Amino acid sequence: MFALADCNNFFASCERVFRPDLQGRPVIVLSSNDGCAVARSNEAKALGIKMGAPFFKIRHLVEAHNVAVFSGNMALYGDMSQRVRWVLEEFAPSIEVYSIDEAFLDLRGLLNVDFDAYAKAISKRCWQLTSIPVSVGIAPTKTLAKIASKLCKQYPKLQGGCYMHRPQDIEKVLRKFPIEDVWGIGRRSAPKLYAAGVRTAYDFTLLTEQAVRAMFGITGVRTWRELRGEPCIEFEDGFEAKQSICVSRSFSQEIADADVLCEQVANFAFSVAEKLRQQRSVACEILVFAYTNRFKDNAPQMYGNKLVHFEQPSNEQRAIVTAAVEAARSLATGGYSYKKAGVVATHIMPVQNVMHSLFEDRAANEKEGRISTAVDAINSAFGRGTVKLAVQGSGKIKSSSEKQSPHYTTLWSDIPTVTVK
DNA sequence: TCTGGGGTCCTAGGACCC
DNA sequence: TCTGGGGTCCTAGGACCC
Repeated sequence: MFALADCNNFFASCERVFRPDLQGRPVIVLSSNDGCAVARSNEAKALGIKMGAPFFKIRHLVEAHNVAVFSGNMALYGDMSQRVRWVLEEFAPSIEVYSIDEAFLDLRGLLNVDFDAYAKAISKRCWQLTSIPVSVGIAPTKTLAKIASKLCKQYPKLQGGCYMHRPQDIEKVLRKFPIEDVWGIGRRSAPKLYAAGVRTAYDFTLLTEQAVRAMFGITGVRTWRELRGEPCIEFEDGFEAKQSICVSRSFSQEIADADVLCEQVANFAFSVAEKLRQQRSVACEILVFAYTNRFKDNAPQMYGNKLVHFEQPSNEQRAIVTAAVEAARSLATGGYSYKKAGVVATHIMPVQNVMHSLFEDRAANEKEGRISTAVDAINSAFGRGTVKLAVQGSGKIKSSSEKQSPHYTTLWSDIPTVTVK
């Protein structure tokens, strides 16, 4: 058996942990620049606020129904996520962290367990220790476990835990489960399925394997098998180094000035380098891109991008930031106003796999490495941005996030200034 | 006025190998 | 006159996830 533990309305629930007065009141959390609603409490969902709805389009609902609105506070959500994971680790020999608010538990090898009670116990324990409501589904495959956890949200009577294993019970659930809500069936596939007369997950299981294969390829077949109770999506525990690392942002105002754009891109590149070092990887290439505002029909549109290949794969901020800034400067020459930009590191490999050049200056590279290590240590102890490169600027252009809650659990990052001599 | 930020996997086609 | 048969690797684009 596999369990899926899914935190309900995660970001909104995190805000409520430290604001118990918000129980029962609609709560939403906004994306960067306070652009869209990316999390909604049940009360907010009931008001008809959709996932991803632009804030300016729902402002009337917010005002009419006294909705509590928060800017995203990723420091808080990341920390709460870790606390939930610590609880989950008590319940299974290994867990797979699937996203910030979801984890699979590998229950294979647990014998003589009442899994229904087990699911409810996991949920209860998470609530006791973190005050985050968690839905736990247990089933023979990961796809079915996802469905079981969704049932918990629909039926409070399940008390946060649902064990689904008998074929007749699974069939009963699948007959009522909309096909577009199945894990792995996306928006693009739903119309094709409707055309084939498939409305529910159960209808889908009745198709032949050949038909599924022809319509959706091997990934579709895997979902089809999983729904029929045959596990075929691997359980992936342990740490996997990312194959690409992207840092990008929309700007609160459009940027036409090359120096300002370069400053922003320098900050993105610095973060990319930090993330590379965290997973002990280097990148052979970075892609720098900048978009104009795609919602402005009357302005010329541009998707500028520049790929930079490194002679020597790197994870050091000076090399990566320098290359990124140079690329950004070339993008800024077209006279466009940019709304969004980013830096993507690709062709990533472990540090120890790097082939060194005969002609490189090893001593200089090692010194650079020591600088990076020291910068990481200082920024980790005193908060992001304590030490940075001059080209990153003083942060005059800020993303707007006026309604952010305090960093309740990671207060070091609220320390205003630290002078390091 | 105002519209998020990350990732993964699969597939088809081309380049290239012997 | 007659021009094989099997591979691998890489890339771009699309679909999916949260």
